[in-house]
Amino acid sequence: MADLAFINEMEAKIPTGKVRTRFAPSPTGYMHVGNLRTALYTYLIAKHYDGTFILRIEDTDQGRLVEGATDVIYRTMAQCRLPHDEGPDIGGPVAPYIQSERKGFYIKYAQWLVEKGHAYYCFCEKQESEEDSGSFEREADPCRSISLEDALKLVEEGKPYVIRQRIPSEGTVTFKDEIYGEITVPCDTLDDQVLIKRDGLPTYNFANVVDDHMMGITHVVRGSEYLSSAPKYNLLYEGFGWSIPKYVHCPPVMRDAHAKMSKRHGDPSYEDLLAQGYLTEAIVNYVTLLGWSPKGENAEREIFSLEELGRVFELEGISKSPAIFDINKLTYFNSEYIRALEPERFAALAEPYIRQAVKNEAICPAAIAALLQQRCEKLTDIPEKIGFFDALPEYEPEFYVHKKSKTTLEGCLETLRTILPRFEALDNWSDENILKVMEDLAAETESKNAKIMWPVRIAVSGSMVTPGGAVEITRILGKDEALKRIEAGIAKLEAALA
RNA sequence: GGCCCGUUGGUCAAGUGGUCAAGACGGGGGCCUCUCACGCCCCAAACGGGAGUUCGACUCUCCCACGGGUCACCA
Repeated sequence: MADLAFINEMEAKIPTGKVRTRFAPSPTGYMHVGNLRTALYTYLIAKHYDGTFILRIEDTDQGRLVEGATDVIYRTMAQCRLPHDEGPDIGGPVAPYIQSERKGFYIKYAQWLVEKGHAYYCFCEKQESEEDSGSFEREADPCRSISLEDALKLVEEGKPYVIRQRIPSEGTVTFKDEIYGEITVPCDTLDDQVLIKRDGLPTYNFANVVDDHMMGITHVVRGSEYLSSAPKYNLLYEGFGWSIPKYVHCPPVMRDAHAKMSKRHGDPSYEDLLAQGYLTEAIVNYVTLLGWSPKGENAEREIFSLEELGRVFELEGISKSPAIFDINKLTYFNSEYIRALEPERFAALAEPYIRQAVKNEAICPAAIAALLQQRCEKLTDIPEKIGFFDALPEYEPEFYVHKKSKTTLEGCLETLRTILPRFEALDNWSDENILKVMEDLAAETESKNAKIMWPVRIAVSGSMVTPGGAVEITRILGKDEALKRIEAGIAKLEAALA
């Protein structure tokens, strides 16, 4: 007999009134981009309706437990600033929030459903996989017609069983999805899916329905791979006599036109992206826009903070078709976010990367960071840009010849020889003073600044392309080092002209 | 194979019967400039195909093609 007392007690606990959404990952130890996006949408829907966001861990798969996997989930949610209002770590009115701790619940609900006639005990042998048989033929399970009394007797005798959903053999089910609309399927294409497995544990589909109901979830957000099992959910809800939540099925995030992003294919997870120099805010912003777009006055905007997204996010903007993840566009978002950072914040983030390339303690990382902030798309492209600060690279005298700046070997030699003593004479090694020396020389020789700055920058950096110009580099290097490099430049030019 | 879903430039996308079919990334060109970057300007680039409905279809209907999902005692 079903434990109605328990069920009534649980029903009484279900919160009502507010929107409640839940992110329900299974702990695989890996937060892929599609998962992150689902978490985001789930969170944003809750925020948009001023609702409650719940974290539930779906760990019913004994075979797939991964050490430390739940930590990845907690960490990612925290880093992305998607705080949950209820969850395993903080509890809540419908605890527990870990499926393995809810084990005992499902069988009670399944028994109740059996009594209501929408499920039945099945004693058949486990069916060997009949995949690739080409055609799916539903045949009536003989256990379907065993009377409840007889079935209960067999159960009592200890005969192994599963509990299956009893799907009507005729008619259709119409299922409504918030983004795909109404979907009608014939019942005879649906099979009597297993609800409770031989080991007494629920299947994913059953646990989901029961948990979502018990937790008062109003919007079920999940991947579109579950769309085709959704009609069976309707039948389950109807069988229980429960009201059906809104379903929001999201199309997948693809790696290319044919495959979803996946660990298998080596596609980056959230943590991989961080390691590649991407900022959480940029990832969150980009991923949200991958499969969703704002309407109305915001239709042409792309940069949104998480707070703004909470206000602006609408279900209607979610796309029906899959979206291909474009690392290029993420990179664009990242550079936007990097440039918008407070300079101190950027300096702090950049410092470890700067120190990878510049070991010289005399050089201030923050000074280099200031040059870099407007010039890097990812934190990881910092080291390669600034090696010349650490040591003057080998370079060809030809670097001094630049058509646009109208420089020649002879001219550059002359410039460097003239400017060296003037730099030596400088007391205060500041941008303004360094610039003034060069501008004065340009004025005296009636040439453009470029003609003076080019050779100085080359001498001081040994590089054709540098972040920042002659002035900043000269200053950051410090007077001694800068003068040494200019002397080396003079020597190089003399040798080349000899 | 059955069932379900999808299909606007290379990518993300707006569009909801009448538009020269937005915008962004990427690409190309230019300007600015002490290199690079930033910024600004310009250019190329799309409605999968076929029938309908309509005075008029990217928008509605049907068929086809292609892509994806699902058909587990996995989630």
